[in-house]
Amino acid sequence: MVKIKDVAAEAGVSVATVSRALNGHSTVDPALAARVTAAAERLGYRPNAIARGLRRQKTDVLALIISDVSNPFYTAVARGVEDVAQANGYSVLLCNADEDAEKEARYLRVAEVEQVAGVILSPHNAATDVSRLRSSGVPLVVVDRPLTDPVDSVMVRSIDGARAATRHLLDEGWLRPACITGPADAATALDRLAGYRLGLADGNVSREQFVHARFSQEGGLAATTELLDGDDAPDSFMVGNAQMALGVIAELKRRGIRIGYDAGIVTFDDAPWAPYIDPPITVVAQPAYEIGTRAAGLLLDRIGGAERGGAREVVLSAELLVRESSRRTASPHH
Amino acid sequence: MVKIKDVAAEAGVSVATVSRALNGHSTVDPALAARVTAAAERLGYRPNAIARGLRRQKTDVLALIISDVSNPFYTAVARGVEDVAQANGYSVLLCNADEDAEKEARYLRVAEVEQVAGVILSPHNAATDVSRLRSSGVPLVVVDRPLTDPVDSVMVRSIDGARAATRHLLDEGWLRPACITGPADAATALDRLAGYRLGLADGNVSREQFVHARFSQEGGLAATTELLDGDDAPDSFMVGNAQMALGVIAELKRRGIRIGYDAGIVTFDDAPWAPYIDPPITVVAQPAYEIGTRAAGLLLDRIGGAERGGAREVVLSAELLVRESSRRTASPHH
DNA sequence: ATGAAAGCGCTAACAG
DNA sequence: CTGTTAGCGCTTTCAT
Repeated sequence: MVKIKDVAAEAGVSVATVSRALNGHSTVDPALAARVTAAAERLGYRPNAIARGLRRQKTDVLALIISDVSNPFYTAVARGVEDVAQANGYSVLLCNADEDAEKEARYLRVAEVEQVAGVILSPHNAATDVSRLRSSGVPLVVVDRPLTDPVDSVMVRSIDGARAATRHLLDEGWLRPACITGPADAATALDRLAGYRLGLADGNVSREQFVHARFSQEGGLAATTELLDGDDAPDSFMVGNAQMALGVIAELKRRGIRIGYDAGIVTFDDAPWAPYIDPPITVVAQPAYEIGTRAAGLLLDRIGGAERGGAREVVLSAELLVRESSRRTASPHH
Repeated sequence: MVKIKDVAAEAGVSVATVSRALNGHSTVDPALAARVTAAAERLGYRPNAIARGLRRQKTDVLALIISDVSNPFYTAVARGVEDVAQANGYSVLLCNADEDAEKEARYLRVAEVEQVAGVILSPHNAATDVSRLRSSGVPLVVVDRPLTDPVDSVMVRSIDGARAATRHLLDEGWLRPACITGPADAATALDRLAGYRLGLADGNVSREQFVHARFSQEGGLAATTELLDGDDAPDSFMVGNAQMALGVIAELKRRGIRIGYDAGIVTFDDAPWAPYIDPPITVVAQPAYEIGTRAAGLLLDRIGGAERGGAREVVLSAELLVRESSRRTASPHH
């Protein structure tokens, strides 16, 4: 390994000068700086990020801990984070907590011991313990799901989205919409349920019906089965996320229930496949990429030393994208 | 920050003993070890991974550089890597090269300067430069796509999969299968094309037709348009990956061409949505999760000091999963 | 079995 | 503007 000392020898200067030159500390004679750069180049020198991190007590990496890598929503968030991090000279360590509180805790610990410059987290639930991280002074911003602790966050107005989606179902003439949402301890799941209720109220319908399930295909499928096998089967569904929706669709198709004709569906998240399903799926699209860029912005800001002021919260809007799956007037597709 | 020195003071021993005790270096008196553990616990001590990394000249993190986070194939690989890494005490830094040679180079550099214990890479193309990494002695294993340099790898027999898929199309009675594959500089794209040709030969058909496109929805869509607008339009498609397939499907639907009736489709990768599209999509499923676990295994092995022997290569098989989209006998779905 | 002490490669005072 | 030097927190000889 070629180290700063070697470069110093090669360039005929001191290690301090090499460090300064390589870090662009203006106070270096241009001629010397050039000599140093050349020497470093010649030797194939690469600064040792570990040593630098130890000395500076911080690294140039951000940790992004997401709930589920296979959820397109989160990968879109990740893209947003990555793009702005990259642009500001940070790398991002992407961690997949996998909707598992234990894995999440482990990554939080890793973030702490690796002395990352900051972390962006979509908490498993509001009770996620970030106290250690905070007491270590690591800047944190949460996305998608809130924490009980006050902390910078970027959220989306899920409630409004769910409400609009439910109202839309009613407007299309569906009479018995049900809500399939996430686990009862997930704030987003609760928000979506709350929005569903509001939408029902808007349409003056008092019949409500919902089930909590895991945010996965299997969860959506099981919920659908449960609902359809009950004695007051719904005629339409407001679904909590795209993966669940896949399960709902699977079960509906299995039973020969024609979407957009016999049953209506609206789901959260505009997954890449949503427009190509037959019929195309109506969705509540969340601005995932922007969530990422905004979160990274907030974080960089804190890292840059914005101590003053309490927790900042940015709230983005979701948008209802009407396609065919929610139409009652759609011609049958099977 | 509470450091090892504080723990030493608290426990009334030397820092060396604390270090040894905390790292389980057997040569410590059990009683003392217990006292140290208790003290560390009481103080809320967390080892500083940076300092340890500097001293030991390596960290406990693995870098996994994938071509595209939004491709379900790679996220499945990531899961596999993560599971075995985790089980062995390593964290994994997931990096998204985004099919961009420059981003890939940047992450390779990051992996080097951060002194990761090893890297798993799906190279953008065979020319990807890993010489620096290798000369730094960082263990490397490549997945999915080969490198010209000899290096540990885990690949899948794409050719056989593509061949079987093409033959299957022919067997179903399709007469003019086309191949939509990835960029001409991607080995996987070439393999899939080669397999397609072999499949054609198996069926004694000489007419071949293929187009290279980006491994994305847009790529698939553009390729389909080009093919369909040509004067010898194909009646079926062997598609290079799931994201492209989404584009193909979109374009077919837009034109009112009924899949499984007017046209056949087989695509690489069993994306979660593939069975739920109407009609369900026939796929060549790659053992993505296993690719990840095997790659991590190879890597851990090297990290553990398996210097001897040249590059090891594990080759896995892909499996044709026949569903409806490739059937010619399927009843129309629209 | 335990402690003292020497660094790992780098940056940031502090001098000059 | 440049050089000398003291650590960052930890692991690991080398003594004891």
